[in-house]
Amino acid sequence: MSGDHGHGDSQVNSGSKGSDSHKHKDKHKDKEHRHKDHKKDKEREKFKHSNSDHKDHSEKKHRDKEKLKHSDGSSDRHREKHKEKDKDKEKRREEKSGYHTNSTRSLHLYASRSVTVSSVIRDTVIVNISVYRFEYKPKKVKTEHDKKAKKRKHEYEEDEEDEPKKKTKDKKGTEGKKSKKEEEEKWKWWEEERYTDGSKWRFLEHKGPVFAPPYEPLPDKVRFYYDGKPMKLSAPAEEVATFFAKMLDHEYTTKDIFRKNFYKDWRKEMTSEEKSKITDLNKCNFSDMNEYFKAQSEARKQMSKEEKLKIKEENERLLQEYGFCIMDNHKERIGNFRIEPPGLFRGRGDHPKMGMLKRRIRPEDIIINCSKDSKHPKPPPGTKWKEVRHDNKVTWLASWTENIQGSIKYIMLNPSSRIKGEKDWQKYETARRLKKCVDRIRAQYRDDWKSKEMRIRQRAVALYFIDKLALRAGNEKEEGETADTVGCCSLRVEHIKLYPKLDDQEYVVEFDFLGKDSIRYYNKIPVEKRVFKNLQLFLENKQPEDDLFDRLNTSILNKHLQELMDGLTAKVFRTYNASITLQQQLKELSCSDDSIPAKVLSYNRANRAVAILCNHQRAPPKTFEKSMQNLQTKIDEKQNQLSAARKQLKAAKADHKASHDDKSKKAVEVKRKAVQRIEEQLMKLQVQATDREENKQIALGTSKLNYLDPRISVAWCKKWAVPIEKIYNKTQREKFAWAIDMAEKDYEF
DNA sequence: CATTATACTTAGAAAATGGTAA
DNA sequence: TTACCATTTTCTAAGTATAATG
Repeated sequence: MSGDHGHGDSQVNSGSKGSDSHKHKDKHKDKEHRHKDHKKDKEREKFKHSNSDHKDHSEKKHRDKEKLKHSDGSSDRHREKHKEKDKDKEKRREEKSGYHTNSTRSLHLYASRSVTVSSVIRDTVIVNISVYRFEYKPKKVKTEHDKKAKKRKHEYEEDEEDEPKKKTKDKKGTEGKKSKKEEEEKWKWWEEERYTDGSKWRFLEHKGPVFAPPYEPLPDKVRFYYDGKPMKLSAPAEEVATFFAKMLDHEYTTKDIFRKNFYKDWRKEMTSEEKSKITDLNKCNFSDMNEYFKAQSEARKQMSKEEKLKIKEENERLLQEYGFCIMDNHKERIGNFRIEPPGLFRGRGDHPKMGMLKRRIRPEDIIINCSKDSKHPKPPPGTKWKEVRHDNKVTWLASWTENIQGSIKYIMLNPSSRIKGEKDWQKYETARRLKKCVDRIRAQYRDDWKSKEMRIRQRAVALYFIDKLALRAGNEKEEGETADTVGCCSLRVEHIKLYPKLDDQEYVVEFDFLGKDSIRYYNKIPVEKRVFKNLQLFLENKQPEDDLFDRLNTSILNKHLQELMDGLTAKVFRTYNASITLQQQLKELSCSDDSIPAKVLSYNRANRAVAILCNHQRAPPKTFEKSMQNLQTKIDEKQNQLSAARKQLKAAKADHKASHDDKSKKAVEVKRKAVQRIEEQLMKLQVQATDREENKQIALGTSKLNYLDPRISVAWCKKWAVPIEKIYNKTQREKFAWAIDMAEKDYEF
């Protein structure tokens, strides 16, 4: 079966779909209405036929019942109770041993497993570049966290040769030394016991967050003009005006909603005189302010080295003082120790609240979390914390409530910390457990497509989409509070189109909706007949703005999944399918004869396959075209160099033929080497160009960081003798230290 | 049951950094 | 040295999941 992933057509950040959100105003009402219609009709929901045959007439009967349901009675949605009552929320301890058992599996197992992620990249043409091959001497893979890392300076240097850019000698030197020194203190939390009582820590001490610097009024020469006349603003009004002025070049400031929201909140900061004077945003001229800020940032760039160094040192000091905490005897890096500064809210997509004022956070807004027996952080002089609590069932150090959505923001640890790492590891172990039972689960949902209960069919079809297409769960969202985006369970009728026949394919479903971050998901995919028929059924008597799965939500789905496997939720499918795809693609694409750059390209292509599956898109970089051109220029130059070098080689050979002396022989060798070197360089450039072109609209980072079991990558690096640095940068190596330390070359996901 | 609150993961854009070519 | 550019880091919005509440 092959489907068209169709991402070629897809549009990044398309806001076009959100524009009809007004249509959904009555959605909830409608839904409720529908519930009621269903209530007394539970029996009718059952199908008489067992449905082993799927003849049209049986579908027809079903439709008739549905019609009945839509016209009377009341709701039974969500009524079916899960009889199996809450199995104990026992923590899953067995996971810890997971990798030990698996790491002993041999390579042939790796090769014989058949993966059934049907949807995955069937048609993303991934061709290994076998053209580029040349000699490669196996080297020891380096890992900073390896015990032996200390002795490895020499190898380090060898490895660096692969990367044309990193040739500076002292960089190598310092990096080598640094990793030696730090490595001695590296704590292998993954070799320790975990808490089993639900507590996250025993001891927690930190210095509290760093607040945004206070507002500095503009110099008098920087003017704000209203209706063409200069006007001095009060400090609070001026501050908010600067937020807008700083964004003048951004498209946001041209959007009606943004301007409206900004203006409304700005007025709240104005004095009564200002309020009465300023009555129209269109008469406000911020361009002088805007230019001032541009000049400022220009000046910052032009600062002398010393000044820059001073700033850097100050930042370093702040980091040292506030950027770490002590958690259970270990110093751990904090992720975001700076409180978000005030500004204008930048929602993504068609966000109804864009432009609203994000207010300044004060100590009085902050809840501190730390252990009782720690030195509590001091609030800035003359201020107080909102609260100091000691809750070791949570991982955050500080929190505050944000004023746009009223949600809570947290200060938490860096991904390299034990507390994040353990959780990450556990996530992949859950996904690996899914691997063991995914066949069973798939069989079950296929079976459920035939269920006599509507809710079961919907659940089964939704799960099929989540599994096959790696869709997100799709929680309900409050209308009007956020951009209109959906996931699987919240898909609406308007988001899919059914084609009984399309070109030469049957039963094609076209998806077109905005997902998380208002990234468009567009895909045309053939599905099984039974799925198709079910979808037709779900669409009966519905308006475009009605829910496709009106008897399903994420809570119902996840409760069901929990019964199928401990710890199973919708998002586990994404993790599982992403990781298994990487593993499978790596196996398919890797070629031992390839050079390191070619291998890395293969890795990136496997990574890309996953990113496409998960629909991780990015706006093509503004400078993309130019940067491709630059690269092409380099390639052309290199080609010229090559032909020149070849000519020289030829000449040298001729010379040698004539003279047959030692000197000319040497010259030939020298030229031959030169040609070889240039060929390699050219190859590298070409690989780079290919990689970049393929990556134009695809973001690899998200999947690499959040979906791919790092042990797969580490194992691959070991197996093919690719230095881990080619795959993970420093930050990523810190985050995945546990995987780098524990995974061997035969690790299997 | 439905709704709301809470905690934590996942996400792309923008800013900062730092190496390299001019 | 500077300007440019790719890569890395930071930022914080936007999801998921589930517990608490009514």
